Amino acid sequence: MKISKAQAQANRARVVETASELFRARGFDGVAVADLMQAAGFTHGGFYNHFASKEALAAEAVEDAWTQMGEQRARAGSLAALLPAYLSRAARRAPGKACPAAALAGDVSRQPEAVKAVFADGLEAMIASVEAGLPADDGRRERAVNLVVRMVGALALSRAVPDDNPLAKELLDAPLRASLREVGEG
Amino acid sequence: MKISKAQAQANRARVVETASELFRARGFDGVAVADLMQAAGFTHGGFYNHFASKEALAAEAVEDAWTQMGEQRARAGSLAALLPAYLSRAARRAPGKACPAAALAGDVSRQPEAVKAVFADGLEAMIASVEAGLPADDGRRERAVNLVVRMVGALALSRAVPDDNPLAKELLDAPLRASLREVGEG
DNA sequence: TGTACATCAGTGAACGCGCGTTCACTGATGTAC
DNA sequence: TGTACATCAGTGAACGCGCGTTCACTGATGTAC
Repeated sequence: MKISKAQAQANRARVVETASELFRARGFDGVAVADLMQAAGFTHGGFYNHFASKEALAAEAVEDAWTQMGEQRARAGSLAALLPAYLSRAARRAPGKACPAAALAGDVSRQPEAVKAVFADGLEAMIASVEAGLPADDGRRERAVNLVVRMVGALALSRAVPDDNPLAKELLDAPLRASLREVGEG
Repeated sequence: MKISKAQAQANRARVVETASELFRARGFDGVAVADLMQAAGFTHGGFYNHFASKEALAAEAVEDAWTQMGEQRARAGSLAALLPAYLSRAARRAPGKACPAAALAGDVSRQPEAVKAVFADGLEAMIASVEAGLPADDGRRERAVNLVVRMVGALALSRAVPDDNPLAKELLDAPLRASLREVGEG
């Protein structure tokens, strides 16, 4: 049955949001189009009414994930408040709701240029946002880059080791302490 | 035809080494068993004479990649010599020959526990090795963890942005400068 | 040391399955008059 | 405003393909005597 234009647009957005979460949780190859559409509440056939291909969706999903990440930064308010949430056990456990960089950097590096471009835009926004949270001085941009690299690396590595390995905790805690030190003292 | 035991053992090792490189370059799902065997110089049917499954190979391949990484650390000699090679354009371009953590952290986080365990062992060895290269003091272990997190995060993120995006270079250069500063000044 | 036989690494066809994508169809929406 | 018709989002069966894995087979190796 046909659906109202507003409804169709909302449905499309729901598919993108679902993909954004599932891709982060399982990787691009870990999510079948049929799985995704079912998770969004549809049958799979309608997918191609909205997207040219699964690959085209990937770019939109990454963009959506970065938008969510930006909202999380805004909610946190300050860098000092963002850091403990970003490097938390909850973020480690729920990649689908956390940073797209930590979850998808490896996957994106093997995706087409279009996906990399969207990824880079979101990463640049995150760096700029972190920079804005640092006290102004000459090396602020470089410090922001290093801070983001540390946050992303820590979360990604922590997830790759077994839950019960002490490294899982250490890989979150040590970077968190170092980051808070840097933010607290400028 | 049957092959001598020594030859069979060498052939098996060749498959593992090939997998170690291909998995880093294309991800676990990006390498088909038939592709892998062909790249190693065999037909695909013999794969199961050596490995119980593709998944079982994954753990061995990760272990082999870490061994190679350890050899690279040994060749470099010092941390100050390792860093520019680790965070180089060459390493960015050739993930199959570089650090397994930077290439596979995301993939490993979605792999079975056995693969995560092997990954964690190699990562722990890398942290210990980096720690040994730092001047002894109270916070040395934590500084080593942060240094490794920064190295891995930088290389992984640099690969996920387009080649021609300034971030690709900045994500290697800023972490390299910060790391050298830390190593040089202890 | 020489011979007969069992072993088993490697071959390549075949299997079943899940995937991305296509397609004919449905029926409420949106539009032309 | 009411009516007749075209549109098109969503459905679900079907497609072709590539994948991991299995299997019967080959023939040099390794072993029993």
